[in-house]
Amino acid sequence: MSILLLESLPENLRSLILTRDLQPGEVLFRHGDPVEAVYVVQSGRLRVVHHIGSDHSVVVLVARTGESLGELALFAETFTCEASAEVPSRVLLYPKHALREALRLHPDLAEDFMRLQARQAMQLRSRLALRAIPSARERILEFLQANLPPGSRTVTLDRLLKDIADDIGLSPEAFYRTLAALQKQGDIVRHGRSIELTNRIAS
Amino acid sequence: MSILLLESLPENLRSLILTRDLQPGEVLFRHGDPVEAVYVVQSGRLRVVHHIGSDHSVVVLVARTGESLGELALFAETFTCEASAEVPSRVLLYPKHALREALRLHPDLAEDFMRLQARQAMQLRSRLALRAIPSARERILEFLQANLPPGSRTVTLDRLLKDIADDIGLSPEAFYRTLAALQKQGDIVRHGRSIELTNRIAS
DNA sequence: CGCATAGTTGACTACGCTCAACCCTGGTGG
DNA sequence: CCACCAGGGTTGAGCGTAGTCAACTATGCG
Repeated sequence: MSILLLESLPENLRSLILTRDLQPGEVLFRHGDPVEAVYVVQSGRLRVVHHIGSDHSVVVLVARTGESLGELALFAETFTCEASAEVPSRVLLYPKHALREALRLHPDLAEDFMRLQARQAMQLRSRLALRAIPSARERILEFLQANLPPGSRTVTLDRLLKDIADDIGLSPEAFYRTLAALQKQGDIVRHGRSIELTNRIAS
Repeated sequence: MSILLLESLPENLRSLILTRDLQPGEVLFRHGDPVEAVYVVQSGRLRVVHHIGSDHSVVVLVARTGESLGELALFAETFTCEASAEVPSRVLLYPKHALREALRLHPDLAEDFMRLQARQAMQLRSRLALRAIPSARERILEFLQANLPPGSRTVTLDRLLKDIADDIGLSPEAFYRTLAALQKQGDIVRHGRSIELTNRIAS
């Protein structure tokens, strides 16, 4: 989550960290690539997708500034998913072997890492749970509520609507349509890229 | 995954491990319960479900003999999901604080635990990916292939069909129907509780 | 100014869900 | 030993809704 990992890092590891810049759409790693590093987003936004069958895929994670990706592959040989930039981005590279060594030597670091893994897994669960909601209407409301800043009733969408649609497993059309319907029914109010949930929807 | 955790355990922790027996349907922990332990299935089978909204839920994990559950909550205060037995089961209880202490002291143990977490996360991803397949037919085929023992073309279903349907996110009826259709089309052959994939479906 | 891509809306279709009836099995009790 | 019952499994009919295809508008960028 936080860039904590970096700050609490032993000196010798910190010096091994490289960076890489990516253009929108550029791929950081793809399925089958050998795992050489774990990544932290320094700026921008990456998405990790998992492919299945031959023509289906799911968004497994969206990593924003300060968040990490690829840690799941730390103990694997190759990646099983694909990561690409949604916007111009810069990532930090934590070399796999050095990181593993550091995890053995520094219990605090290891504990942070385990926390990180747990958080990631919880996010996966939330994603999975969201998909369990069949109705587009309910799923969108649940998504909006989940993304509400604490104490606020307004969520700001900083991504393309079609990317969000993809993210929550709806076709873009269904997403647009249902947003429009929610607006018309007075459940939400849209001003530009921010959406306000009316009190009728209070969780 | 494996009971590895137990065997490689320091003596003082091993002596703290209790067991608990559960009847089918009996709940091991539910949403909101304080986390006191992490569990390993010694015999039987448990399911972990995550609730969302007020009337939807997903199966997040099915833990069989030797597999663990609840590790994700090791660094949390309360459980965010619910675990119950599908069949008569016995679980081992690893006390939370003792386990965390042990993880700090034994790098090998910590590494095993991180591997375990990674494996769990990958399973979650696979679940998520499965849900991304909209067609019942394809989803079932994918599920069957994923559960094929290596080198074999036959998968044996040791659970109730309706539980499996629930697991993969289909209504029982849709599941039965589609199995029947696959049978009729010659894509699978059923003898009792085992299903053979015909060569036509070779991945 | 023009092109590419996002966003929006309409019409139609397909497929999974729901409800309902029914069979079949195993277990229990009289 | 049979009657009954409960729950899983199976099939049918009909409906609702999300996906698809398509047309069109809006927006940003060269």
